[in-house]
Amino acid sequence: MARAGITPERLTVAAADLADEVGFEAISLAALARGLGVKDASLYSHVAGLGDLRTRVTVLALAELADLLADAVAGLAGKDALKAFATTYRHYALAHPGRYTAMQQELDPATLAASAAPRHGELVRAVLRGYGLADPDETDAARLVLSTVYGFLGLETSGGFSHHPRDLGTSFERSLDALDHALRSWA
Amino acid sequence: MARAGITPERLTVAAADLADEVGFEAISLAALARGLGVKDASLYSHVAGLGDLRTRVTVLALAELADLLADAVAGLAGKDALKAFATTYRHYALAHPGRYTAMQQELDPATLAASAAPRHGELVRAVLRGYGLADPDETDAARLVLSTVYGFLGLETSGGFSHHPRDLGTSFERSLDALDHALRSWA
DNA sequence: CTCCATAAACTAGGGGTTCTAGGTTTTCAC
DNA sequence: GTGAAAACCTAGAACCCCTAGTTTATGGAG
Repeated sequence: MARAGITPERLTVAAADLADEVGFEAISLAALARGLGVKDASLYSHVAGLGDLRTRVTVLALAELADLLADAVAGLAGKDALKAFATTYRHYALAHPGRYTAMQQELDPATLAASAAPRHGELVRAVLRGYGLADPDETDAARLVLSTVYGFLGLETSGGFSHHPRDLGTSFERSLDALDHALRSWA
Repeated sequence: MARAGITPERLTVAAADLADEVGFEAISLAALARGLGVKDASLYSHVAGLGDLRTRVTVLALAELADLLADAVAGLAGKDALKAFATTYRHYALAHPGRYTAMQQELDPATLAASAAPRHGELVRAVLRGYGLADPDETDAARLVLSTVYGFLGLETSGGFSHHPRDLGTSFERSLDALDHALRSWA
């Protein structure tokens, strides 16, 4: 029988694409194998199991988003950097709902440390560099910024804001304005 | 055979408790039936299926938290109300991780509207009443506050902040201070 | 107190999933 | 070519959800 040319990387991308279509919780090795014209047991040559594949998807999503964020923020500072960071984050979350919910998956500390998650933190710190905060304050501010962006998109994608007609994009903009104001006068 | 005295409510509470122990994603009708000394098929007399049970757990969690928030905020205004709201939210999330992740479940619009989720929004609005914001601004500010609290706890519980030694409780406090400052000078 | 209707439990089984164990075939390096 | 490793297969165990039909306990009506 002809080989399907499966690699762990291609399998992970296929899983991520499937997650964007049907939801991260709904991905299964069986469905993936069907899509690739292969028996499900064959996938164990490339991946240690469903759990392994799921963590690979979240690691992939973290890395993809970190790359996009780094590009978006490069050369910017202050409010411009903050807005570029946040809108890039938002576009990714809305365009890739499965990958985004994958990013909310808990990872064990080792793979978390080896993933692009620390880069996210560093990027937020780079954005905050323009606001001139000393070290414990910078950590607190970075957590505030990441929490707000992450939380807004979590609520937006899960429908938590849907009961009010106010446009979500402008609410997001106003929240960033308020965040910028809070950062400039942190003390 | 003796009856087990199961009701939809007791079953939902048992599922929520199980979720707090093993994680919301890991709850199963089979495990629940074993715990109650009953065959899994018997649970279909009380609940329409696993999906139904899961939405019942999120509705329960939303209602529990809304009650706690209402008590905590009663009689307070301004920064005191904001801190009471946020710390109550945080205590609930940390004490009941399964229930909290249940709250991140997407609900269909009808059950969402019938749940306590709108009450959460109203409670945030009540907190903001002390800041004197006009209507489109109040909506934006409410979304900002809810996003920040919700996002911080999502990141905290999923380990997203664990790579830095800074105490999370004080980071949370500082974020609330910054939020209060942003609300007072909303512009 | 008996009887009956209803609700709560049961048994049996289909279909789905993950994952393991072991066998076969393809591919590639030598 | 040949041998070895990797990719794929079949077969099957162990779960899980859910349906269908059956039995049993409960509580109210007569």
